[in-house]
Amino acid sequence: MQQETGRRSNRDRTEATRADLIAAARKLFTEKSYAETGTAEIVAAAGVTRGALYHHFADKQALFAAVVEQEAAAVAREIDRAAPPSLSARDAMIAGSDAYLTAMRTPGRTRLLLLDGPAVLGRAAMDAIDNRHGNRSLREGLVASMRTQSMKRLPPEALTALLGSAFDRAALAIEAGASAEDYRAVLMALIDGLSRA
Amino acid sequence: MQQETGRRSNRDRTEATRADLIAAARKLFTEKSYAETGTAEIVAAAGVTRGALYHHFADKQALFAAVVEQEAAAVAREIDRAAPPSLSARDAMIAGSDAYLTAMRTPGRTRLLLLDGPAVLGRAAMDAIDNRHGNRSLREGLVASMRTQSMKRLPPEALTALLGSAFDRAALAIEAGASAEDYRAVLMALIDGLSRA
DNA sequence: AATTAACATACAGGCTGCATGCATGCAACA
DNA sequence: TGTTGCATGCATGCAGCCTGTATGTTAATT
Repeated sequence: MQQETGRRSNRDRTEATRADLIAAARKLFTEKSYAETGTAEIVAAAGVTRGALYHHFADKQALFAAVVEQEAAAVAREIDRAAPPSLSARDAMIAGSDAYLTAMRTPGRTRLLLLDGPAVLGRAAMDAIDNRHGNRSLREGLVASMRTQSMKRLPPEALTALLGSAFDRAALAIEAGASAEDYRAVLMALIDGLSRA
Repeated sequence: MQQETGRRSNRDRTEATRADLIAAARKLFTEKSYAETGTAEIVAAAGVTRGALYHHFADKQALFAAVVEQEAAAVAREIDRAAPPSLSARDAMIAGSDAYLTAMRTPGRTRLLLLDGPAVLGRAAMDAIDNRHGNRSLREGLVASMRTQSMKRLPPEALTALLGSAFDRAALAIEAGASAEDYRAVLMALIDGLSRA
């Protein structure tokens, strides 16, 4: 028989420690900011030492990247769940839009994905993350709409980036207390304006 | 007769020192980033000591705010110059759009105004700066267009913020090497889509 | 049994903000 | 107009924090 506490496989230990660190970091990075959060606080909240942090992550920035990646994946999952392929192109766009705005109301997400993310990791790294998770569904929806001739033909890359940034900005404004209806109305007007009437 | 070097009025000294500090900070904050630039480098480049910096600015962040404010004002001036009130609402919008994209090609501006600015000063503070300088002309142009019935009626606040963020994103993409024509085409399509055809 | 992984601890360097000290401009008054 | 007292502009030194790394130790893996 083996003791309860010790005697875990190395893989389990690694997985658990990494998860604890990411969870503690997410909490602190969102309560304050990346710059205002020290590694000492993070490891204290996670119940480990700074040695463990620097064993699993190259530096504080790499830990932050892991937090951002996880958060982007979570947002993308919520969107995919709300806008399944069974919907029409137009319905999927609307459902996905609302799902995105709802997902971004989860506290801390705007700071992680829209403020600190680009500044700490750089716009290029954030683009890579976005293309792996967030913007992917938006881009597919736009391409589908253009294919069915229901939307003007435009460069998909640019269209995705610009509409995506408008959604991001709406999420920020709504979190800051602006009228969600107003911003939703403008977003829909922008999308409708692209349709071939 | 008074010596060349010394014997300056206090006001002149203050003005000169502040300008030197802001110029040196601008250069370093854009070559690297806010976080990677130390106050020691800044004062060395400005030819003063850290004491002078902390005499004129509350902290490093306040110096950064001064740099950002100056840069936002410069961008706004370039736009106002390119889109005078003599132009029609639609022409002013197009001229102003191009002027903005051109202005943002000045090296370092995207980093100051779009990446580090929001992260370091916060979105609320950046909104305040934007409304004093950048977004003002855009908002006026949009309201004018709506008044002449040439554009759909939409909440001006939200419309300005969302179109503005699309412009910001276009500036970032173009600087990163994307096709300026593609992004310009999408921006114009978004604006055209809002017109009452 | 030997090696490697997963940590803990201690240390070095850098960086920010403040407190103190000094010199110069300035203003009021004789 | 000269001088006397105060405020302003700035330099220097110090204290505290924070990151990243090097070293040591225990437990798992082979």
